[in-house]
Amino acid sequence: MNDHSTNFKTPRPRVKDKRGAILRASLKVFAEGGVNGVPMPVVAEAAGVGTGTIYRYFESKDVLVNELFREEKLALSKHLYSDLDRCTPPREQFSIVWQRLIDFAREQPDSFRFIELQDHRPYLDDASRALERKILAPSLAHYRSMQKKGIYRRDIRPEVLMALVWGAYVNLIKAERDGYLTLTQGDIHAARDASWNLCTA
Amino acid sequence: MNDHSTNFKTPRPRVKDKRGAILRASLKVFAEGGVNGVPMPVVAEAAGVGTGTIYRYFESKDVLVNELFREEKLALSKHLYSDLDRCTPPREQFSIVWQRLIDFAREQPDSFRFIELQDHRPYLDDASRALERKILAPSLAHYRSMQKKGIYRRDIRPEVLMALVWGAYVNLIKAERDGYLTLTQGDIHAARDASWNLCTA
Amino acid sequence: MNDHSTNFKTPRPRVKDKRGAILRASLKVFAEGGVNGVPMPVVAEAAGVGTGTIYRYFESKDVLVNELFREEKLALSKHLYSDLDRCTPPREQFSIVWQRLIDFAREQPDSFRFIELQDHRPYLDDASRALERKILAPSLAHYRSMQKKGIYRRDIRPEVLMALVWGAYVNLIKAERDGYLTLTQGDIHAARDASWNLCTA
Amino acid sequence: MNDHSTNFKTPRPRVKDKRGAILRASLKVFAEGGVNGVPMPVVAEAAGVGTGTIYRYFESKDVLVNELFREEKLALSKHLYSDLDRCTPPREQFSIVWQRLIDFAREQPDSFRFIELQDHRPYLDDASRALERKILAPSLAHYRSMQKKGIYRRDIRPEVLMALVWGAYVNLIKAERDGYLTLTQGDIHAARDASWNLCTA
DNA sequence: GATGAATGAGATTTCATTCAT
DNA sequence: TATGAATGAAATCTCATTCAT
Repeated sequence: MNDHSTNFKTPRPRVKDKRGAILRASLKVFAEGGVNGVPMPVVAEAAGVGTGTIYRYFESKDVLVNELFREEKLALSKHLYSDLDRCTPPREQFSIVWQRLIDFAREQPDSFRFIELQDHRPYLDDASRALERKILAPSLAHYRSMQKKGIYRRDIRPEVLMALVWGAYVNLIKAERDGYLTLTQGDIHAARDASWNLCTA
Repeated sequence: MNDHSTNFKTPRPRVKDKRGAILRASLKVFAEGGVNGVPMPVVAEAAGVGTGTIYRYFESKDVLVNELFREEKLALSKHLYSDLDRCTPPREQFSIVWQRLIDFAREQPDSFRFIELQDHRPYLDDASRALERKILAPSLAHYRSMQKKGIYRRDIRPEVLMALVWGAYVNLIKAERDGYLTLTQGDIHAARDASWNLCTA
Repeated sequence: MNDHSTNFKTPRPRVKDKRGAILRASLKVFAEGGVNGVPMPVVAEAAGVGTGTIYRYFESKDVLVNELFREEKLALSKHLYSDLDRCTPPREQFSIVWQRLIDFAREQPDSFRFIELQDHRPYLDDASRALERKILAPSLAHYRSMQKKGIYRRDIRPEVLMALVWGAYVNLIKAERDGYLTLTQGDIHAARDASWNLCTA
Repeated sequence: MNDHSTNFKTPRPRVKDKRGAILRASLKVFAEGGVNGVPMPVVAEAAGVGTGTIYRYFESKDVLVNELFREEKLALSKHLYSDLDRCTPPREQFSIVWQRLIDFAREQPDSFRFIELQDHRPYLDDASRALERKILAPSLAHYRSMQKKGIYRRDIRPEVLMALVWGAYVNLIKAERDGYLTLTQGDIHAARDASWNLCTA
């Protein structure tokens, strides 16, 4: 190969934050192919690093999946609840969070998809499961307080109400993603109002 | 190793309907371990057949998963909609279907779990996806007709409404299964009423 | 490849006792290249089986190495001590065992080499170490009884004496194997006599 | 991960003689874990240098192992034979060397262990093997001269005798190291005397 | 037809070595 | 010169599928 051969591998683009690059790439390829469907060399290539490099930052595929899961859960949590003005009227506040949910699914479709993957459940460790619960807590408190204030219906436990609303949202997004429907802004508002009625009627 | 003579495996119980046995066993082990997490020999053992036998009835693991998916989807559909009296008052009809949903999740937890696995999505073929849609159609028609009759709210497309209700139900069951809550009959009725309000308020 | 290509892999020779074939092949290749120096596919090829087949018989490389170690230790022990006539005069008995040692090294050079490999020490599990000790026990008893009878010198503990004799033997064989000398039958007899003097003088 | 600033590694102690440090560290970690069991970054850390630095002093792991082997062999040789008074009576001289052997094993256990590792045999190059022989030569000459003087038995070739004595010694030490016995000073003297009888009886 | 031992492609993970800093 | 993060070839091990019995 001392000739002017064109048999080059395209050189890997330089990356600085490898850990971040690996997480971002993992999110993308796992969201698309599922955790089990994507071999590590594919993650590596997507991240623009060597296969071995992944193992400098994450002990194993399991650990990678768990750390990714926690990062994305936290990011979602922040996205939804940061800078919420406690004084905003309830219905408006509901609208804001609902819109943030929609925005999240639109802007971070991989994150949404990865979080909702069931595929990684067997991988999840105690820390990840603990985080899931921890993130739920403030949300639950919110439902409870809204019930106390007489705004949300009181004939239903807050855990149950929350599960219903979250499930409705998640499935709405999945339905669109899986091609069962295409959401207009009108649909989104209608869904929001219906969900509000779920909580209050 | 001169004790081979006494080293019996418990003999496998004779099975007549091997295809059925394989499907039932698959449902069970896939529900528990995920499609990717369960090797074919494990399926075979659970079914009480030889590994090779599975391949006489199903061309590949993919095909098995797809056929199983379709069988379970059909079973669910039948369970929900068979013998529904069109004359029953709407609210009561809603109650009946809701209770059937709950019963299904309780009586066929493996089926519920398997159907909701995301794990198999990459496996699903066109036939399976087509069936999914086909099964949705009557349900969708029902929503539409209820809107026409002025019983369900008309400010929302029936596809969207259906996605919301189905999502709420599925997540309620998942929340219980994953240990986030334990459903009393009171919870179930309350959830049903809230869902009714989602449709009608 | 629908032409008369000669690009055949030579078909693998049929083997019946795969477990045995794997052990025999392992012994050979490990003796030659060291446990760490030989990848599993090479073991597989030497055994005339597929790589995966090894894992049907041995849980891991570790387990394979340990089982091999124990089998060879036992074989050596049997070779040395079976059918020893307790009534043979001591010196003659010593001669017989010494000759058996030599024969073992000559006839089973791979076994000798493998057993004396240090390379596998980090692999050895408790069962293997326990077996080592167990095999030593009757030998030790022999030394002790010879001391009691006043045949072997009594100014030295039997464990120590045994260690010296065994070491002398092993190193004699190693020296030949590593090309430091070539043993004539005369050398062997002389070494035997010197070792006898080690025990008795 | 915003706490990087406090995430210090304890700074590596400055080292001047890096080559020596690498050799000393190699000896230690190889003796413990075997040549194959210890990755280069572990050697580097033990030496207090960067991984890459090793490759400035040693072309490859092979070369490192060989140089280390030769250094240790030479050190052993010096330890055993330096300042030996040719006029000391034979038996006393034997005692002195024997004691030096014991001292070496006691004071430089890593060196002893490393030299006796079989693990590195496949690594050894011609230079190392040549050195082994060269070091043996004076020892061999000694045996020969003792035979000529009629002190050592003449019915055995000096190479063979030497192999026996060295093997007896090495195995004595190994037996202790591997926990088969604990050597008292009495044991050591008895072993010495038995070895003397091996040579002279 | 039924079996399950056998297979080998492919997955995860390790580590000797390099090279930008 | 010294470094250690990065690399990818190679090791161990898994599992969907086949095929001799």
